[in-house]
Amino acid sequence: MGDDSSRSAVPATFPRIWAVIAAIPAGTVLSYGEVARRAGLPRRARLVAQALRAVPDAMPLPWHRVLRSDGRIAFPADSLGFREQCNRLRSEGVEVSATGRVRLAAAAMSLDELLWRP
DNA sequence: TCGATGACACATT
DNA sequence: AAATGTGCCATCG
Repeated sequence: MGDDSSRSAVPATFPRIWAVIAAIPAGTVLSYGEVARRAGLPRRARLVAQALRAVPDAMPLPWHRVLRSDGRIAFPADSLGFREQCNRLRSEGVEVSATGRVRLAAAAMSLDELLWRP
């Protein structure tokens, strides 16, 4: 019956990936690999990338908190997406180098600071 | 079915 | 820090 599998064609893994990304606290960042791992999809970082491309515009997702494993923004430095991600991260207090590099440890630490003090 | 592609990861150099 | 090569996996023509 209602076989809509030929119409929407949204992989079952996407919603899980989106949920993980939505759960990333402001001011912190995660790598594609980490997101995949937390979504129960180890070694599928590239699938995370595809899931991000497929995010409906109506869905507000903190996509800017997802970086490469080396702490770099995945977009080319001259692209619009790069600048947008840069701005969003800095708005949350994350330090981003001119080349788009972020210290993952430092970003994770910013949350610790909040919890560290009483 | 096969080959090319991609908002990646990892090891080496 | 940056460049290169290899591995992975779903999607597409």
